[in-house]
This record gives sequence, structure tokens and C-alpha cells, in this order.
Amino acid sequence: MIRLYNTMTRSTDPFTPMEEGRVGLYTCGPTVYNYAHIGNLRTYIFEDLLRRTLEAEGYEVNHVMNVTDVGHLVSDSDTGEDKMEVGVAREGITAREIADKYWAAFRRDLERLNIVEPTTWCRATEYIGEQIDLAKRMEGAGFTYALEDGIYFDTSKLPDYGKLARLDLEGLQAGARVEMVAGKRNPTDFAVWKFSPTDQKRQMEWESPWGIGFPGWHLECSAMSLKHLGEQFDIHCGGVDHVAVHHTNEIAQVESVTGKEWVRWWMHGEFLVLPKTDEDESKMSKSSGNFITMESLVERRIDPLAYRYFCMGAHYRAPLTFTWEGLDGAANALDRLRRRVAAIRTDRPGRVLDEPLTAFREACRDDLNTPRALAALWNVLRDERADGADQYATLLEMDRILGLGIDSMAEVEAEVDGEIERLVAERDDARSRKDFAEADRLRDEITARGYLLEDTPEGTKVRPG
RNA sequence: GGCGGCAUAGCCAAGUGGCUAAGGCAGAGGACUGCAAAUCCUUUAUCCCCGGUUCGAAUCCGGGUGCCGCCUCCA
Repeated sequence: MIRLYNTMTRSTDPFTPMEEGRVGLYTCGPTVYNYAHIGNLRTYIFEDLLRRTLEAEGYEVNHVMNVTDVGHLVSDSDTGEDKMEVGVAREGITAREIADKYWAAFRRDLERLNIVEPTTWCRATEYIGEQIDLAKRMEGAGFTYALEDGIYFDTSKLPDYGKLARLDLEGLQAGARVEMVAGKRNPTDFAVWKFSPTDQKRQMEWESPWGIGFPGWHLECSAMSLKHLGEQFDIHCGGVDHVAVHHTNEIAQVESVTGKEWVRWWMHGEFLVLPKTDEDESKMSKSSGNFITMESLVERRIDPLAYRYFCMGAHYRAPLTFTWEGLDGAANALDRLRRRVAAIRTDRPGRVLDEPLTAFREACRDDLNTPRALAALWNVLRDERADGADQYATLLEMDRILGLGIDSMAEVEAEVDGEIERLVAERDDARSRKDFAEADRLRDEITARGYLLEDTPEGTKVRPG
């Protein structure tokens, strides 16, 4: 039995799917107007761990992820520019090209992090018809009203509006400091369909019963998950920042027309935060430019999987402070794991060790407690009495969830050119003559070129520095 | 102002009433080595503060203090 924290109930509850053996999972995907940053990616790592845990428990997971390629405004108060159009203005290519470019970049990030792709991707622009249909149903049920700039959802008509975030609607009213779109009936009302501005031509706009325009950004997730997962499904995930606005409004759009509970489990990943400095806010955000991409990690010769390991060191519901020092620590741990695995791996079939595997699986089942799961992993390697083949078999089993690529871990030997090879040979020669001063001098020379040496019974090995 | 989260070793981070408070990184000592590296062993915690409940609290309750997130684009 898996126990998962549910934002709706604010408690960790035993998970049971609607349909025996199958899980419907929707995860909010990227807005593809720029590269994802490692904070975004932390959430996708969490969702991957969820999916892998469900699959390891024997569930067949129907995993749907959206790609937002339209309609996401710079401001959530339904004002400002469309982010995609911002990308267009910045790079001078079409919106479609922007979307394709950053979606491809996103998928490359997922691949590098060993994140399993969703079973279904859906692009918002390919579901405009479905979104309009859903808006029409809301209109038919009397939940919408028209303003000059768009069709709005009247949140006061839904008695339990805001239940996910436990919004204090009165308090919001009093504390509202965000400029409200003129004519909105309630501060929480949001646009379902926005009209194109009359004075400019948008790259992305569509005909609708209400006029030419584009969908509000909450609409796509509602419409696409309805289409792929039905009027009720098991789990919907995203970042914590989506609780109060995005998911709250998605719920309103769906439940207003179906009249029944839509999603059974809401799960939210906490933020990756940067150490606070005087200048910068600690949060990483795409819009402020205060962000680190996967690419910049790779440029620093940091293994993307070290970032995956780093994230697994903390529970997904706790904020995690990102530091380069912390990431280096994770990279060191992963390197050590690699060497240990390389040392024990064998083609000889092994038997999975029950005790550590049970501890590991229990940790995963307990609301994805990866820090505890990693402790179980290290305990496998600490047990001296265990047979190497058995240890390896156990680690492979754990890796179905961890996704660290244990099956391909091998001793890392550096690729060396003739020059390095010659220096190594000279040093070996000096050592055999017991000319250690010369040997050490040569080692320094090799080290200075970015390689580490290991003298082993099998000879001198060269590792990347 | 409203809502929510967090405070455990040098760092990251599990642990939500009961043996000697996981695990990782970094550090120290030792074994091994010509010296290293790698590996192995050993070692590192007044659980933010003050009250309270209890036979017993890091864990529950009350009050502080500090930090962070959301309500603004956000994962």
C-alpha cells in the first residue's frame, strides 16, 4: 500500500486508484517560451519518482503531460503579454518555432535526468476545440460572464471555490493589492477566453463563439485532462505555486460543469531555493532571469544525474536549498556509488536481498521518502557478508525507482591521447627504477592536465580529474 | 494584511512519544601505498529558545524568535 500526501485533505492517505491496477496521472508541463531551470526540473524529478514508484508497485500508469504553447500571460491577473509572444519578440521567429525549440530542449533535459517521458504529451494549441467546448459548457451552466476583454468565470457561483488552497475569500478581498481587471465581479474571477487586442495582430488566435482570441491558461489543463483521463481521475501534480491559482481554477472549470469531484489526489512539489543574498530573491524564476539551466550544469562538467541524486536527498515536500557545494557533494556521492557498483557488478545472476529492498520500498511507499530510500541503498553496500552478485541484483531493483542508471555504471576511465599515455608510461618506468622524485614530478604534470592517477595491482589507471 | 511551510552535526537531510537520533557530503585518525589515489575501519549532535503535558519528547500542547514560499510570471 502506497501512502501519498494529498493537498486537498492535507494529510498522507493510503492510495487506491479508481480502477484496480491502473492509475491516471496528470502532471502540469512546461510553458515552452524559454529553457526550463533546475527548479522546474526538481518538480519533474519528483513526478518521475512518483510514476516509477507506482509502476514498481505494479500499477499501469497513464501519464499525461501538457505543453503550454499559448495563452499563458505574463501576469496572472489576466493582464499583460502572452509569454509565447514575448519569446517571439525576443528571438524573431514564429511562435510555433519557439514552442518547438524549447519543447525539444525540455525533452532533452528530461532524458539527461533519466525522467521517463509521459505516455501522452498534449500541446495546448492542438486542443483549442476541446477548450472552446469546455468553455461553452461552463457558459451553459451559467458560470461565465463577458467583459470587454474576455469571458470570465464567476467564482462566487461555485460554493466550494478555493477548497484546494483553503482560500480565505474575505481575507483576499481585504488584502487584495493586485490591480483588478475592470468589471470583474470577484477578485478571484479569471479569464476563460481572452479576446485579441483590437489594435494588434497576434500570431496565435482562433475563432470562438465569443470572438477571435485565445484560451485562458487554466483552460488547457482542464480540457486536455478531461479528454485523456476522463471526468474523474487519480492524481494531478504540479509545483506548490500552482495550488492557489492555477489548480484552484482548473478545479472550478471542471467541477462547475461535471458537478462531481474531479481529481482524487493533488500532489505538489516544493521549491528549489537559492541561498538568500542581499540582492537576489532566493527563488529561482524564469521571468527574473535568476535561474540555472541543465545546460549550465553540463557546461560545468556536472553529471545531470548528480542533480537527480541531489534532489532525491531531500523530501519532495520540503524546500531544498541549492548550493554548488551541495551539488558537488551529490556528484561525489554518485561517483563513489559508480565505483562501488563497478566493483561488484557481474553477469553472474544474483538474488535480491529482502531486508534492504523492503526498507527501500517501504520508504518509497511512504509518500516517496527518497532520503530514507537512499539510506537503504547505501546499507546494501555496507553489508560485508553479502555476495556481490546479490548486492548488484538488489541495487538494480532499487534503480527501477531511483533512475540513476545503475545498470550502465562502469569504471570511469579517461580517454587519453598519446601525450598522456607517454607520460604515464614514463612514470611507470620511473617507478620501476624507484626514481620516485621523477615519478611524482610526472604525476604532477599529468594532474595539471586534468587527470587523476590510480596505481592498482592491475597497473596504472587514468581517471578524469 | 491573508494563507501555508520550515528550524536536527561544518554542509545537505531522514526521524512525528520509548533501546546507544538514519544516510550522504566535507573533516579528523588509522589500515593499505614508495608517497598518493581508490578501498576499508574508527570518529564528529546541549535536536532554535522558554514554559507545559507525560514514567518518558527532537517528536504532543502553549508562547517566543528566526527563515522561506504563495496571494504578482512562476515548478
